[in-house]
Amino acid sequence: MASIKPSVPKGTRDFSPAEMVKRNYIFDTIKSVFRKYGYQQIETPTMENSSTLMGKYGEEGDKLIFKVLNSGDYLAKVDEQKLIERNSNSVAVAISEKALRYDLTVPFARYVVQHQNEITFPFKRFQVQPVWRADRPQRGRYREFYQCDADVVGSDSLLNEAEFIMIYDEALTKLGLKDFSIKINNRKILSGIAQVIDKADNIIDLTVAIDKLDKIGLDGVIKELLEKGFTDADIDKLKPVILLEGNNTEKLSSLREALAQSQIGLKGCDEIETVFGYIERCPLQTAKLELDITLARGLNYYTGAIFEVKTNEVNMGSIGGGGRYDDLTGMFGLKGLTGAGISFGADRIYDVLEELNLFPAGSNQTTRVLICNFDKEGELYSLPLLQALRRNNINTELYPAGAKIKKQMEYANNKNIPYVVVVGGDEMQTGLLTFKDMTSGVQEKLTADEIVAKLN
RNA sequence: GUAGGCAUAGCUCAGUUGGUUAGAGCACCAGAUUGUGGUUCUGGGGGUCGUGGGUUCGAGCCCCAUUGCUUACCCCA
Repeated sequence: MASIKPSVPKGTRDFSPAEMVKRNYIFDTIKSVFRKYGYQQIETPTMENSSTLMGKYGEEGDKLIFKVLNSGDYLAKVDEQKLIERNSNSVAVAISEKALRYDLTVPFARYVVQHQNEITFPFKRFQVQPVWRADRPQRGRYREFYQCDADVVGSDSLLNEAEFIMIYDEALTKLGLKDFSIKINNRKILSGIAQVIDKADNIIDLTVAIDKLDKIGLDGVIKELLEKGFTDADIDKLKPVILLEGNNTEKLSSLREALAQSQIGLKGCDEIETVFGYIERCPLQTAKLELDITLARGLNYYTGAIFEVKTNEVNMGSIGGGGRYDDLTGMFGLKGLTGAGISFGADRIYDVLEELNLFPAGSNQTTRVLICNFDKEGELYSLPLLQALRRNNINTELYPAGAKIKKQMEYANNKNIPYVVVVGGDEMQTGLLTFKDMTSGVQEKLTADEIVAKLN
């Protein structure tokens, strides 16, 4: 049989031990903060029914969902006519009824509706699982990546929004970031802006365009707006809003002026102000909280606050985002349940920590002691020490008998094991084992008890 | 879906106007050291130059096709 070249699918990656240590450090840090704020972990299946996912992410989104082929002779059941037509979409529906999850939010909405009678509201859940997108991979964009989500459903209090800001601040501070911004906006403000220029129907075109401000500049935004049918008069009205300056308070008061004619816009300002009020009483450790009305992400289901987190230390897209959605569960038949949530981009945070050298030193040592020996006799002799060390919660390995001592030392070295115990003929006779500190290279003779005591 | 770039050892990459037997660093293996890693020295294994065709006396290098990877746009977070 011809051997195949080993490789993984495009946009997916292996994670080796050294990387897993670092990834777990990120996950554990984020999870511990989620727990501290009262969020409980759930998991949902890798696969959902296609009907759960399809149509929830827009037309583009549907194309990016990985579909899972039915089992068995799936073609036999397909309508003959569909096969003849060779229409991929209609055949796909017929031969695939399951799909890989595309995000954690929609499965969560499905979960909430399905388990509504077991859940105590407000329900605060977190979820750390991979998601899949059949996207074209590029920098910072993978086909399989992890999301770390925290969401609360069944509470419209703006305290939740404030707590999300605190969670971002606390988790990213813990991870060692020194300079990052949490940008906040409110969908109601965006609606208000659209209303003021009498373009409520074009709110999507409007926000998509101004979202690109820092990417394509004011001229680019104007050009795009003109292409989308906005007039010069509209743009003159928009300009001062887009180019808001000053601190958050100043921006808010200018906004209130600009949105004076829009009730919904003023409501958005009120909400932001309330959130700022909460944060004033619980000052942030590191994060800069900025009102940024060009922030328009995930427009399809956000209805209130919108968040985005960016590091200012390295050039990287956003490392987190979220917002409030008033009718997430509506599509599964449970109306009137409001929710809000945030997500950490673990893969991007990894890249940031790597670039800034912020992973804790020594995090890649797993085993603390390696016991080396020469033969079966030494192996048997070592077992009580092995067990004693492990009983004391010291990660210990016994190298299987039969290898050269050099080989065993290399193993310890490559695995970053800080201590080695050598058990040979002399040691077994005297009961004094050779104990070596691999960092300094210093060796001493100690009894088994002394070794346990020393490492404890 | 649109456009560009790249493809040479396990990894990162050199390779001159097209010219003998395609190189380096790292990694790996062995020895110096038959009970000692990391450091040092010596030696060694490893390549259909992505694949298929073409031009040429001669192709890693030029041309065409194809596959894979990658970057940007659209989109998405």
